[in-house]
Amino acid sequence: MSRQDTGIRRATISDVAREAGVSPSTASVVFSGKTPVSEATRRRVLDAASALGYTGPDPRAASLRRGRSGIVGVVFEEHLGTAFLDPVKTLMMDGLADAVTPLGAGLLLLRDHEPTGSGPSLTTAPLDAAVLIGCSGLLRESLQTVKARGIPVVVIEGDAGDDVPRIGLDNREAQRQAASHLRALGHREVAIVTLPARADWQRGWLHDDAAVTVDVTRERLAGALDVFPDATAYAAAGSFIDEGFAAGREIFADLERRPTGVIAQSDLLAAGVIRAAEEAGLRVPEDVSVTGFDGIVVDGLAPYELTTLVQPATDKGRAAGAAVAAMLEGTPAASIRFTCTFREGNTTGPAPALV
Amino acid sequence: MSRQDTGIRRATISDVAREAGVSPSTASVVFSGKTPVSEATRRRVLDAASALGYTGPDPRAASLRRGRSGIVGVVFEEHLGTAFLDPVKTLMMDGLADAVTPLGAGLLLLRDHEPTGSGPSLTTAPLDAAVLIGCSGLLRESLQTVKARGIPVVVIEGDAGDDVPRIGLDNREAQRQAASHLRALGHREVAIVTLPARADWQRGWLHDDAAVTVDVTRERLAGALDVFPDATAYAAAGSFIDEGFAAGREIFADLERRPTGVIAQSDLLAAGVIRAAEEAGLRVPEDVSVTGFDGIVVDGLAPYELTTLVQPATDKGRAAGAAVAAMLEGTPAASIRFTCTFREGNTTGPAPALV
DNA sequence: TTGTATGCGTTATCAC
DNA sequence: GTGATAACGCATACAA
Repeated sequence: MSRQDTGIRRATISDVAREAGVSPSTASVVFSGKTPVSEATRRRVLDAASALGYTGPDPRAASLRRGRSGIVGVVFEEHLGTAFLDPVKTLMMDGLADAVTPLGAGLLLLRDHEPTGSGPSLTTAPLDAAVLIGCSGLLRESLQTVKARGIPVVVIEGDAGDDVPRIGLDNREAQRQAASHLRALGHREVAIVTLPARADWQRGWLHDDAAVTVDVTRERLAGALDVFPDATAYAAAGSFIDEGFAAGREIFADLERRPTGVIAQSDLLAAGVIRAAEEAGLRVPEDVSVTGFDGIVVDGLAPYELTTLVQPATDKGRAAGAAVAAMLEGTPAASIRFTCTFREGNTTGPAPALV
Repeated sequence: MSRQDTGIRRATISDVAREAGVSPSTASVVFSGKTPVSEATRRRVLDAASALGYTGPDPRAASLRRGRSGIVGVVFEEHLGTAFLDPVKTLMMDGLADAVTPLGAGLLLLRDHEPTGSGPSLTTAPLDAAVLIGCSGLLRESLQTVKARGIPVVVIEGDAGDDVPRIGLDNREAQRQAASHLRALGHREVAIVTLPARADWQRGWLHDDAAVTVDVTRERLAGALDVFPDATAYAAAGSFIDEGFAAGREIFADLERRPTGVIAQSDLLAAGVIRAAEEAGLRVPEDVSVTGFDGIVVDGLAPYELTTLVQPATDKGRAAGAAVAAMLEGTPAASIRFTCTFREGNTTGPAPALV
């Protein structure tokens, strides 16, 4: 006996059909609308359904039969709360939600590295497709899992290699623009504040470029170094104002040897750097210029308007959704590389005379 | 023929069993671990599986059989991106994720008011339970849907009536504390900046208290009015710094008749009000005192530390998760009402002498 | 337009 | 410790 041991079994579509005096398939069709049904039977079925308290096909059974669950997994490499602290990720989620909703799909939040084995995770969740966000080495593993299951997968901001559609940004070129902007303004001594360099999220001076395993970080770093090969780089432990602040403090610790320009790899970091500059008694942009990356609205930063690179975050999410949609249709989805737009604000200016 | 018309069918557990020379049930048990299996057969099955590229039971079939999908729906009443802009919701999600993970469940993001009719949402998603967040009238509808489906449901910060467990806050009492604090400091002229008053998110002066349909807003408003019955109230269109700023501008528009204290219903709103005060040339707290609500960390607000009511946001999420867990076990879950803690910062001070 | 038959891939139950 | 059996609830191909 697998039927609910206590109480009444929930009505099934067969019950409804019997009650309505039609066959199960007819009743099914009434709910799915896949085939025309005479208005009369339609009514009978619907009435029977409400009489029995039947609220529609059981999604579990339907998805088994259809081979689709209507669920797209979104895999993060961090704690969910942390992920949503990032405005860019939030916007992407928005775009992604927009794009998968028409498919009749919802987003299932997943972490790649489930703590206890008990989690649902990639292996056990009924996914139609998966979107991997970020790209530290950890995701490789998730990627394997998903591919093994034969589930369509799209990667945002990360290199999944070869056969996996990828939604990315022209990080290097974009960052180079910001750097060139500084150089054109006469800056020669520049410091870089990077996003986390490695999966272990450590904060500190970056002495060895090879130590950078996170794709985005590496690409943007390369862009900055293209213009300022000798720039020093400090890796933050996350994209937060506070992290930028901490980095800024280090950078401005020795006022005698401070840089005249700071290239931050995110707007939040830039905001923190600006606050650190203020704390150190430096004016922005008179004494020090700061550039960001992302083009988000940083609350509480007024009257500053960051010189930054605006990335189409929402569009990235949408594109990922579109790619998922395509793959679900059987069409192979292409990788997309979005372009950032340079936007000059009031946080950069001519390099000050020699310090 | 329902089998994939083109290409090879994915291996099923029966295939694996056959290949391993055991019965399907035995193979199943190897994967579920529900029953002891001899090491020998275990190996055989696992080997057969990897030989066939079988990566584990199909979650769809498993969930049909088990009657559980391992998915908890989280229903928001707004755009996802908007929801996650709210630090409190983010923290709740964190707590919720924590609490459902041990259950082996994941969180499915859902919006109650799907734009196009095509959405999947509550009606078609394979949910084991649902958590409704927020509380405008819109959620009523979602609630009906879920209840009709017989799915356990928990509501956070909203009155679902009678039989639905509710995770809430002592909003009124808490807000009263902040108001009393202001009163004790000698304030008499006080303005209130509320969260959205109604589902339509309109901004503006609140002339009719009855117009407030959002539970949280109403409760906090009541708490403030308990102490300052004549206070004027301005409804923001969302919990953002910018909204608080806009409200603050209105409130401080006429400096002659400005209040000496402002009770904001969220920390972000309070932060905005403070900035508006600064813009108006008012010092906080010397000229005007401001209180917030939530107890979150507001980036960029330093050196201010809000006088506010600290709510246990993460715990709320956890409690919701626990309630879900209980209901899934068959145990009826009780409603919980958390208590806020008053925290005095440096944004409130004695009322200034008569203006 | 409606009905019939079949299987989607698992797993709970029980007997061995 | 292992195997046979029977659902789980539905949607589709096809015949009527």
